[in-house]
Amino acid sequence: MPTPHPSRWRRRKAARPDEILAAALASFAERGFAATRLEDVAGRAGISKGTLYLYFKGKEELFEAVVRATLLPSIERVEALAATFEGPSAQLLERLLLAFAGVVDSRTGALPKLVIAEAGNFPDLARFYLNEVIRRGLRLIGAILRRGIARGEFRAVDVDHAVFCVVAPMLLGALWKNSLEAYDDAPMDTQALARVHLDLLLRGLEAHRP
Amino acid sequence: MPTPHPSRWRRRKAARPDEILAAALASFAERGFAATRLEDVAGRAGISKGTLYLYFKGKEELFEAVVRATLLPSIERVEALAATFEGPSAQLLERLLLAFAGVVDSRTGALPKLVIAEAGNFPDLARFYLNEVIRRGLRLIGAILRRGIARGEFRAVDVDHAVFCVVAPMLLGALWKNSLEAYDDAPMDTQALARVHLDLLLRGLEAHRP
DNA sequence: ACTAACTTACTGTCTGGTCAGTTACTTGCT
DNA sequence: AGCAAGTAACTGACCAGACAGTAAGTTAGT
Repeated sequence: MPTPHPSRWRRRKAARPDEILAAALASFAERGFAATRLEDVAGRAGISKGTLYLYFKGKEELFEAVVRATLLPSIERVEALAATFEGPSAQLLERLLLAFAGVVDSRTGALPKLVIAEAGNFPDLARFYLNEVIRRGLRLIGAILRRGIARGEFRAVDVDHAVFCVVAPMLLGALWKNSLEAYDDAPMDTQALARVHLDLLLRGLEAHRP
Repeated sequence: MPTPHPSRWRRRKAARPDEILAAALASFAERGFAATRLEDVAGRAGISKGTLYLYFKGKEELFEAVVRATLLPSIERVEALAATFEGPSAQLLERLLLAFAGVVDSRTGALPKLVIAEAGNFPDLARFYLNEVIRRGLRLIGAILRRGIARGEFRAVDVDHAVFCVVAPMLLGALWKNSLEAYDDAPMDTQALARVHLDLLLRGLEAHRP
């Protein structure tokens, strides 16, 4: 996106923060926290390094802001979906995983890699992510499984471990898309992966015995 | 391991490389490539920074050596297992995943996180890992699935995507163990996860229809 | 003319890499 | 066996480059 203006720069106080966050997410996701230079982030956002410091206190604050800002919309979207549903559990699980596949393909998909990679360097952020994302998400899926079991739709499985198996393929897809996919021949089809996973998973959970 | 010798240091040319590699793996795994300081690696290995340079050319070479050295034994172990087996496909899959669970719990389990995190900064390494580990592993599992389908043991599924679903839970376990597990209350039971996953997966693959 | 958004040139610190010097161990000579 | 003389493993102080953060100066907009 080239500047449509002939002048050297424009004052755009309102638009800057989001642009900086987007640039930072991209840089952090491809290089990691320590290896990204703030000058690159600034360049990507179409500003100079100094300007960046008008909007964020420093590198760490920027990093945390990126994670929080990118995360919140997705969390709410997924939880809203689950709260209002009342049909069969298999269908709920299907909707949830397809929505998750959508998240994987979006900007938000870069976060898991980022958090996993930097968990050792940012204990506070790691705990935040663990509590507000992982545990919340796993609890949500666990509740669906328990609901299905209680209703006689699913077999009685070890729910605490099964939730891991439910999210793993999509999560791995998110990591793949943001690391090794670039070196592979063809891009991964996240929706197709979700459907194959659902096919296997729902059969694996099915309660009917002949 | 404290030095049993009272003197300041000992000449131990033969033992150094492995000790340095072990120290480097630990540091890289918890901090990432850019954030680990060679002085820390040296300290962990019980030597000074200068000595490190007698054994490795620089930080990048050390990093690649860590990955290669940690990887090769595990690859061979898993492939040997698959090559000689001739029983039912479900049992082969079971053995393979339980072996994989063992790898996850070992030092090698730190590698996926490392490679995923640094893929953007080390294109050569990423391609090496993609070709020699990922593709090889997926091909192996794909072959088992196709074998099961051909023998009428498994349903006809989309093999290319299903292999992802087969490895995802264990791989995610490896990532978990090396990032967020430290902040969780209890350690994850990898073997239990593998068993639950196998239970779900094998039911999902089963060919019998009532 | 005024001000706030923005830039640019600068500083201090941190760390990868080097190298001159030190010390453990070995070898050969008596 | 004892003891230089030699050598290779190892150290630690140092240097150069890179980069986070700063602040004085410049320009767009009102």
